[in-house]
Amino acid sequence: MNSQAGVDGAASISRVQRKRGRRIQEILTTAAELFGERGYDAVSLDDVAERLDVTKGSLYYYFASKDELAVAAIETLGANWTARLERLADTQGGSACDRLRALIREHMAIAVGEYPAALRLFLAPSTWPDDPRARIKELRRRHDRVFRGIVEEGVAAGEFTVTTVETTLQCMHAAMAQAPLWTAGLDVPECDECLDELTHTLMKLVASPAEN
Amino acid sequence: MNSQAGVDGAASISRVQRKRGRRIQEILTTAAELFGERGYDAVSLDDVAERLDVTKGSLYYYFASKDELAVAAIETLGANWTARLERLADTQGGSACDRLRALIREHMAIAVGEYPAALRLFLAPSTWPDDPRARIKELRRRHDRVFRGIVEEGVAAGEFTVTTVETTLQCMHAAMAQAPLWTAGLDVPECDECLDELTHTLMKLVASPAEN
Amino acid sequence: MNSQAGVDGAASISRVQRKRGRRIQEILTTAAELFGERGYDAVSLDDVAERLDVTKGSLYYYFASKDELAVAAIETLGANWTARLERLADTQGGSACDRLRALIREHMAIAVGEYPAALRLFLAPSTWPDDPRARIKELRRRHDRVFRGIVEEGVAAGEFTVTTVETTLQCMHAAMAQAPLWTAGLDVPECDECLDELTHTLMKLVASPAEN
Amino acid sequence: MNSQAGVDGAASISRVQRKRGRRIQEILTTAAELFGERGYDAVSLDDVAERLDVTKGSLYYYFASKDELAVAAIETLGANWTARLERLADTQGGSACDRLRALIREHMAIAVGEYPAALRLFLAPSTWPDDPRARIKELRRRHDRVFRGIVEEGVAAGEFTVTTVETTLQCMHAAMAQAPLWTAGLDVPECDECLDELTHTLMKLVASPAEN
DNA sequence: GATGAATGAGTTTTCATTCAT
DNA sequence: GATGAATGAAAACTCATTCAT
Repeated sequence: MNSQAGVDGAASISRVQRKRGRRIQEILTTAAELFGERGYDAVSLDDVAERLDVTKGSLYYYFASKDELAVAAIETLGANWTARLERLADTQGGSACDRLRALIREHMAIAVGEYPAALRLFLAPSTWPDDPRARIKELRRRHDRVFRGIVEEGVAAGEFTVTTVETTLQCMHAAMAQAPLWTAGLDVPECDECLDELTHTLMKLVASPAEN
Repeated sequence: MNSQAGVDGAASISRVQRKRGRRIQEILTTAAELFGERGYDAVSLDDVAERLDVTKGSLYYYFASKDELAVAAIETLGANWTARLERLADTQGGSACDRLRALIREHMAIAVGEYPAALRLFLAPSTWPDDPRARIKELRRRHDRVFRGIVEEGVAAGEFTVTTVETTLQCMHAAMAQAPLWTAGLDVPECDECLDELTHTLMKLVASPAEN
Repeated sequence: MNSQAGVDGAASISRVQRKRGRRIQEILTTAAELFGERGYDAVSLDDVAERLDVTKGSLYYYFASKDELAVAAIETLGANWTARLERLADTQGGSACDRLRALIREHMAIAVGEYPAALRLFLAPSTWPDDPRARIKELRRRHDRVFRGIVEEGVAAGEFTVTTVETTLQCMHAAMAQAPLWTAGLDVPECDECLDELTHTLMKLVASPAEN
Repeated sequence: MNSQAGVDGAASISRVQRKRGRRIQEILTTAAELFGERGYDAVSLDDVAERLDVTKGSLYYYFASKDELAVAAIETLGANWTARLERLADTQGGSACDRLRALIREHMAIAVGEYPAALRLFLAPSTWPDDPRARIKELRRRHDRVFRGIVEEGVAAGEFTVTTVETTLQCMHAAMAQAPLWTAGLDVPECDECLDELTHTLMKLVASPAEN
């Protein structure tokens, strides 16, 4: 019985904790959405609060400032995203070519399907305050590492021909970041086709040139 | 004396006009700079006024609102830019390949050298109010037309192989828009090399694939 | 067993009571400290709660409002303090001069040693809300009564020479209230010496003047 | 005529300047009044604005923050005050005793008559933010220097007997700072009498003791 | 008893805009 | 033409207070 009580205590603590965690996730998701849609400056905490149907004050219960909220939102969004890309890169077999194609496709699929607005995070980081900006850069670097690994491999294996790994990755990321804009308003099959075309186009960046 | 006075009057009016024009140009250049650096929201009219060393009130003498100033700034910047690209595309002979390469190179050179921050205008247009946003889109469309013309030509001539003209142009613009970010902080020769590499990389988007 | 239980119940109630009392004392001490350090406005209930390592909500379990907490804090602090001064004044024999000197010394010793910040309560009462302010005034009056008694006695006995009992007491209190500020940062012997000097200086307020 | 125009230009500039100066003085006076009456925390910029019959925004045209306004208010108030005390101390002849008495009387007269609420500046400085607090301390030090000079002189000349110059000055300032509180609500003759009594009482702090 | 969550009113601060001169 | 002054609406942030659990 005592031990039961102990378990009960622990359980209720963790239930509270879980509830808190869920609340925080709700807030972060909503915030990430809004920041993505309109950018940092154009989103007020009132906007975030209203979409969550709480008051501004409540947000300050969980986050000490707008910056902190933004950082946390970016962090969560990025953590999930990167993890999935890394898993994909690790588990997958096949040629560098197949793996890169899958990675590009997946990256855009996540962007378009789940974080339709996250591109703003990766573009124009200078409109963000210092702290969130630093997190965005870090996030970017982690995404980049996944792609860079495969590209370097492909080059080493003679599968890929690139001007420079650096510029190749830059162009690739720049284009992928815009995908959600280009697919905005399309229905699912159209969107899929668009992403396929984009993937195919981007693969040309590492293709070996024709002999003429 | 009268005629003299008349001439004087006309002369001084046109001198005044010219001075006014110069003043406006100064304002627009500075505004474009700032909007490019930080984005629409993060720039206050006080910022613009301070960098010009005039008062906020004076800006309202020339422009009726922040929006109007933004529109005008984008317009001027774009007019000059597009004109140069169009001239380049028109006057130039040679293969589609050579002409596209030159166009890409010139576009980035103008961006990096003369409007170091202006490409931010193209990146996340949804942070702009409706009116300036419309102008940005129009500007984009005009730039796009120049590139599209050559790409279509190259495809028709069998020089280029693309997945889709549309996606090819999208990827190209996305990457070119980031050039100023990537070259920031480089000295002139480094920057030139970087742009050459980028150009070379982007040309792969239209290259015919190797036979294997 | 029943009786045992009854005893237990009674015992545990009183144990609870005692615990409650102790809890309240902790809160009041901490609150008095903080209010003394920073004044009423600059102290938030979060500050109090944090220093006590409880939640704000808990404070409301014991006190209905910030005002009430402030009043109670002042009250407790004052009750003990006044009691000790009154006892000292009553039990002590000797000349009015000796007794006044001892009272001044003790008053400052309590202030400096036990309520290092509490004297700020007396300094600028108008920054406090009505209710706490009234208590502060009352507390002040009680302290004043103790001093006034001895001064009047000394004057009546011809031991003291004063311009006015009123102004003498005012100056005395004003100076004593600053003692904690002046001794802040001194070590014990230095502090003792400082208080001795202050006491000696203040005794001049009631001294008979030299004949010249 | 030309020279006249030149003068006109200069004149209108200085007229504008003077007007601006006067506006700032109005604001500072009002702010000093309010801060004195209620303390830093209890005064909102809305309060200041309302008493001046302008909007909050206007205050920010002249001062960058509440702190800056507070600092400026203290500064102006203090500059005038100190200057008058220093002039009094310098120009005046007579014994140290007469001069100290005059200084005490004048200090309190200024406090009571012109800055009825300034005492809050000198008491409990810890309720102020860092920057204003530093200015207050500096102001205090300047006042102290004037008094210290005369007291040291009087001691050197054998006119004064003190326990310690330091404690004597501390007690003196502590008491003088309270004068406005004690005289609050008195009419002019009563107030004068009260200040005379206070002055007389405070002079006892430097008096030579009776021989017994 | 105690806590975490939420609220709403109030405070500081920013800024596009207006206007008299 | 140009400026200084003023405004008002909105944003970020704070905090005493309430309440369900």
